[in-house]
Amino acid sequence: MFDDCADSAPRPIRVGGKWTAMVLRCLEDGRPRRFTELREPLHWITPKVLTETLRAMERDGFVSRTEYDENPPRVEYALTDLGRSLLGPLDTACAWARAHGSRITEARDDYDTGVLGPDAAA
Amino acid sequence: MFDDCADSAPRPIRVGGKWTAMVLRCLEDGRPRRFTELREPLHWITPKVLTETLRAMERDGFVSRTEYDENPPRVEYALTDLGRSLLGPLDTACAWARAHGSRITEARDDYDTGVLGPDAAA
DNA sequence: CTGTATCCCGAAAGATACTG
DNA sequence: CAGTATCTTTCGGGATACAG
Repeated sequence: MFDDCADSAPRPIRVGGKWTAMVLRCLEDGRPRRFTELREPLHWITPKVLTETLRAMERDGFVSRTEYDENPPRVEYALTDLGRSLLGPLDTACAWARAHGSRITEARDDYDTGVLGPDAAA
Repeated sequence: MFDDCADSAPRPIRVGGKWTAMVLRCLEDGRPRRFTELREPLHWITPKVLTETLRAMERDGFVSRTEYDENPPRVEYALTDLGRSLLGPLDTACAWARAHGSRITEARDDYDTGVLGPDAAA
C-alpha cells in the first residue's frame, strides 16, 4: 500500500499488500464483516489470499478478528483505531489519483508510441 | 508506492515500485541528479534496478531524463510537475508513519509473541 | 462458514560481469 | 559515466482441492 518513511533513508519499508487498501475501504463504514462478506466486494478474491491479507492486517494492528463460538462458525473483522487512522492518507492518495491519475495513462501512451516509433512496423 | 483508486472497485492499480518513493525524495529539492549520484543515497542500488525504476518513472511522467552529448556521457534526472505533485501524498503518508509507525512494530511484537506463546518452547 | 494445504506462475529484485 | 546482459532467487498472488 504505502512505502513508509521514504526519507532519503537507506531502506524502504513497505506496509500492506495488493488488497490492503481495498479491505480498508470495505470496512470503513464501521460495520464488521464476515469472511465471506468480504470476498464479494473484493472480486471473489481466493480464500487463501484473503486470509493472508487479513492476517497481515491483524498482525499490524489494523483490523480486529472476533470469533464467535457458534455453529456454523462466525468470524467478524473490523477496523481498529489504528486501521481507521490509515483512511486519511488513503483518501489523500485517492484524491491524487482522481486529480492526476489520467495523466499517467497519457504519459504512458506518449512514451510507448515514442519508443516504438509512431510508425512501428514491427 | 501507492495503490490508486482503492474505492471498493474490483481491481487495485498499483503505481510505483520499491524504490520509487525514495527516488522522489532524492529529487525533491529540484536539483537534477546524475545516474551515479542517485545510487549513493539509495544504498548503492544496483544499476539494473535503478535503470528499471527510472525508466518506469519516466514512462509514467514523473521524471525527465536529459542526455547531454558530452564525453564522458552525462545524463540528468529531474522531477516533472507531475512527479512533484506526488510529494503531497507522499508527505501525508510519511507523516502518518512518523505518527503511528511505531504502533505497527508494537502490534507485530504483540501478535508474534501471542502466536508463538510467551513461552514458545519450540 | 471459515478457513488450510498444495502447487504453480510471473514479476520484482538483486548479484555479477560486460559495453559504448 | 551510464548503462546493458544474464542469471538466480524470492515472493506475492492465484487456482484448486480439502478440512473442521
